[in-house]
Amino acid sequence: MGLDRQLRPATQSDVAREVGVSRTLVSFAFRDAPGVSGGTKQAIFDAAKRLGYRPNAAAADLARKHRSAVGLYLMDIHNEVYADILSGVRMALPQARNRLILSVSQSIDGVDAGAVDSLIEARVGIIIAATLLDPDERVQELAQIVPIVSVARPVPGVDSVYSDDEAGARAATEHLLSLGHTRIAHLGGPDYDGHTVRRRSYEKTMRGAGMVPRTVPADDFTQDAGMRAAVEILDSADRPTGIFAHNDQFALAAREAAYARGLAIPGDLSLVGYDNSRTGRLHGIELTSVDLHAMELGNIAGTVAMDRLNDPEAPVADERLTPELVVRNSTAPAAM
Amino acid sequence: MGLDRQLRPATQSDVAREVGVSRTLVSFAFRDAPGVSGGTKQAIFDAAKRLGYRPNAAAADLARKHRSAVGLYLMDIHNEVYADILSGVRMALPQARNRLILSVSQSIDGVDAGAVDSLIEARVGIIIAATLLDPDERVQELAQIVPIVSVARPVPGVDSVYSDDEAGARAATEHLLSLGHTRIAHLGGPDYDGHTVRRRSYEKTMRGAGMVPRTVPADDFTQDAGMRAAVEILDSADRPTGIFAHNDQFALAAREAAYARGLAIPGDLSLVGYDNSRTGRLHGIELTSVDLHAMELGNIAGTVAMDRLNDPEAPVADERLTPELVVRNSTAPAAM
DNA sequence: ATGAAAGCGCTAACAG
DNA sequence: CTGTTAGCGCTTTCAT
Repeated sequence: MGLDRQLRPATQSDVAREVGVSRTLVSFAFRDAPGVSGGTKQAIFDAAKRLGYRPNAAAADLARKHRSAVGLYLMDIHNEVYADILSGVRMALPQARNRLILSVSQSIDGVDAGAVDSLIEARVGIIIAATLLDPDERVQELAQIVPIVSVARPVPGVDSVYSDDEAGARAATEHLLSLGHTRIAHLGGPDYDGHTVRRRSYEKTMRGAGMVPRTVPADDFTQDAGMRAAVEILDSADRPTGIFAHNDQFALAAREAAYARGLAIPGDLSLVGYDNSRTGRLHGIELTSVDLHAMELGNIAGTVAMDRLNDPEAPVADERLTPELVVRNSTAPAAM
Repeated sequence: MGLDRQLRPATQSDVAREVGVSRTLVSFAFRDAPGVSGGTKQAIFDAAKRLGYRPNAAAADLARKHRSAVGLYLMDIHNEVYADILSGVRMALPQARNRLILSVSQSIDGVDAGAVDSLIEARVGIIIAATLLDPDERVQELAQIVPIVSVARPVPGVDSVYSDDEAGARAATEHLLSLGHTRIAHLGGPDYDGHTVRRRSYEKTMRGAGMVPRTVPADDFTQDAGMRAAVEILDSADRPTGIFAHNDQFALAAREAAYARGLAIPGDLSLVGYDNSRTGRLHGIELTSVDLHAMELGNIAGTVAMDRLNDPEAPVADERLTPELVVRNSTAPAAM
C-alpha cells in the first residue's frame, strides 16, 4: 500500500480563481501589502485555507530578484561549538528569514569545496561560515560572489565575528606557567590559513617566559587525529607535565590517553582545553578551558548578516570578542 | 569602506550571448544532457567560467516542477543524537541532493509549528523529521502536503525509521533489576504522542517483576527540566537506588545532582542512560546506556527519503532497528 | 481597490 | 546538433 499522493500544490492562481479575483490581490493579501479591502482579504485567506495553499518562497525570491535564504556553513556539527554557533545564528534571524540552508563539511579533512558551492547554487542571500578552511584569498573571492560572514576567524575585507584567540591562548599558557609547569606541550589543530593564532600565541608566550614550546599538530580536526597527536605527546621520552589543547575535543582525547596510561589528572598531567564545552563542566571532568562564547559569536554573526543584507555598502564588520579562561580541576601546580 | 558590490550574477542568457548560442544549449551543457557538440560545450564552460556563471537551483526546480531540496527537522541540535542523525542523513544523500534545508525547533518546549512550515514554504521535496512532537494525526496531515520520513518515532501510514524503544527500555530496566535493585525510578521525557514507549516499557517491565514503577517526567526536553526532575527524584523521601533516564542528557543531569548531594555512582546510585553518547564513554563517566545507533538511523532515513522521492507509490517504509545495551560502570549491584 | 501584462532564471517539448 | 516557444509560481509596474 502506497502513500496518498498529494495533488499538485495549490498556487496563487488557484486561490484567485476560487475567490474570483486576480492573482495580484492574492499576492498582496499574503504579504499584507496595502490596497486590499478587508472583505477581499478575508475571502482570500478562507479560500487559501480551503485549498491548502502555501506560498512558494523560491518563486517569490526569483520574482523579487532578491534572496531571502541564509546559508550556514559549519565544519563539524558534532563539535558543540558549532551547535552553539548555529543556535546563536538562529536566535538572531527574524521570523521572515527562517530559511536556513545548512552545509556541513562532508569530507574528513574538511575541504569545503562542494559545501559552499551548494549554498551558492541555492542562491542564499548571504553565507555565514564558521571556520572555513580555505585560505584568505579564496574566502575573499567567494565574498565577491555572495556576501560572507566569517565566524570564529577574521578574514581581512570580509565581515568577521571572532574571538581573540591570541588572548585566549596566552591566558591558557600563562595559567600553566603560573602553576610552575615548564614542560608544556601544545596539542594543536592542523595549520590552515587563519587557524594558527592559538598555536603562535602559545609559542610566543612560552618563549616570552624563557621556555621552549613544543607543538604537536593533529592531522585534521577529527577525534581520531586528536587522539593520535595526544598519544604522540604522552608517549614521548620527555613527557610534558602540562598540555594546552587546541579545543576541548582534543583535550578530552588527551585525557583518555592519559588515563589509559595510568596518568592522573591533574596529579601527573595538567590539561587545558578551549571552548568550555558542557562536557568539560561535568563532575569528574572539570576541564580548565577557554570560553570563546560560541553562542554569542553565532548571535552576533547573525546580526551582522542581517545588517549586511540591509546595507551592502556598510563598512566591513570586525567584531572581536574577548574569551575567558575558566579554571577547574584539570590543572594543578607542577610537582616539585 | 564598504564591500565590493557584486554585479548581478550572470545568467544562462549571458553565457549564451557570450558564446553566441541559445540558452537551451547552455542549459543542456550544464546538465550534460546529450546533444551538445564537444566544441560548443567547451566554449560554453569557458564563457561561464569567465562570467562567473552559477546555475540557479531554485529557478531550475521551479521550471522542472520538481523539488530537489531535502528538509530536515531536528528538535535540538545540542543533543548528540540529532547531530548523529544529521551526519547519517548527509551520508545518504547523493551529491546532487545536497540542498539540505534545516529547521531546528526554536521554542523551548519544542512546538514545531513554524519550523515545519518554513520547510514547506521552501518547497522541499521531502522532510526528514527527527522527533516531531506533534500528534500522529498532525504528522499524517502534513504527510499529505509533503512526503515525510519520521525518524526515531514510528507514525502509522508515514515512512518511519526508528529504534525499538520498547526493547531498549526493557533491557535497561531488566539490567537494573538483575543487579538486585528494587527501587528504580524512571526519569522520563515529557509525554508527547509517540514518545512514551520507553516509559511504558519501563513500567511494564517493573510490574512484570513485581516492582512498583515510579516515573518522574521532565517538563520538556531541556537540560534544566531534566535537572529538576532528577532533583525531585533524589530529594524524595524514598530515594531509589537505581535510575533509568530517558536519555543520556537527563542521566548526566542526574549524575550531577547525585554528586552534588554526595552520592556516589554506582555506589549509592546506579544510573542508566539512553543514546550511548560520546560523553558517556569518557573515563570517569562510563555511563551504562542504550545505544539506538542514531547515525545509522539517519542514514537509513536518508535512503528511505531518496526511495520515496523516486517512487511515490512505494509501500510505506517501516524500519525498526534493534538497540543495544552498553554496560559500563555507572551501574552496580544493589547494596544489601 | 482591482486587474493586465511583463518578467525573474531556468527547463522542456517541438522544430529544424 | 541547435534554436523557438511556452511555461513554472510569484512580484511588480502601470492602468483602470
